[in-house]
Amino acid sequence: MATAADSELHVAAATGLRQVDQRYTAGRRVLVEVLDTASRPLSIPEILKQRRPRLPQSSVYRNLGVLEQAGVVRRVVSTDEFTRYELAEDLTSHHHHLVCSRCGNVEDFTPPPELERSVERARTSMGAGVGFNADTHRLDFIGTCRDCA
Amino acid sequence: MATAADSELHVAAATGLRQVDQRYTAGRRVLVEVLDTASRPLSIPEILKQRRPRLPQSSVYRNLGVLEQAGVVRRVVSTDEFTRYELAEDLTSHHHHLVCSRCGNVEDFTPPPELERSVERARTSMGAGVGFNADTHRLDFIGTCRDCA
DNA sequence: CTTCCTGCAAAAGTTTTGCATTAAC
DNA sequence: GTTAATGCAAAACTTTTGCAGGAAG
Repeated sequence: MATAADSELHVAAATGLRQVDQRYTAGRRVLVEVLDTASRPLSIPEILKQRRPRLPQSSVYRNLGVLEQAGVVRRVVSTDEFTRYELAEDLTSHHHHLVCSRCGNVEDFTPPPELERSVERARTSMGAGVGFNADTHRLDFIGTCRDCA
Repeated sequence: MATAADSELHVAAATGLRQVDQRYTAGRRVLVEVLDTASRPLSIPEILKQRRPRLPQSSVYRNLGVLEQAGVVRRVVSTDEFTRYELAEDLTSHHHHLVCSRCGNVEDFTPPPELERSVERARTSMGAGVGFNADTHRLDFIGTCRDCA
């Protein structure tokens, strides 16, 4: 939230966009700021409601797609029908999610480093024999959030 | 699959449905058989195309919902917009998924038992301090499938 | 028999697209 | 100045729902 950190964030976003020949426009900067402020992945309805007047729906959908291509944001799936987005781990830090199976809400969660090592060991030792090239992992805990308990 | 195993499957499905006061009708039996035949979670368009004449769309959506409530099937999320379903682990076995980030296809995958133990240890030791009651985990590897490579 | 399930069709909700205007470089 | 992004409105697509007829217990 410091000015320096914000600046870094925007430089990283601009760099990512430039690599796919895209401009870092005002609307895209707003999206990055909204996602940076949240401590969890946001659904698109949540993003639309965040600002008054509302962000234009088609631009939000289009720009999140562009930002995803640029590696600036990441799409997160939950248990409900809404697509959620968060800043990519290059711009934040590696973490996992607590997914509520009742309401679909998603919170960030950082597991113990020992667990990370186990998972990464399994990923890298997974031979090409399975016909699948694993780039990364997705480890979420599914349960009931505070509000739904 | 063997006749005996099929029979067990249908008994388990019928039992699950009875517990939520639902009937094991012909349409629901077809869904269980289709999912049992697949080696991976199927999207609803895939399920609809599976049989000729096509299964009625509204019944498929409704019955998958009922079967999910009954604990017979499980909803699986990928990276695309389609909801996928597979038989619940009570009726099959515990496993994880290889998710293709390009096409959204999902394959089953069973990781080494050591990894399972690490993940479960982390889940059960996650204190109630985080305000989240974790029932289970979701561990997927994300990458590129054979077809998209 | 009585209740619940089915299947068609139409509605609802989320996401995508066409196009004239505006902003970025 | 040229090219690409924007924002409105409408379309496309997945999923849900209403209702008359039919199957299950």
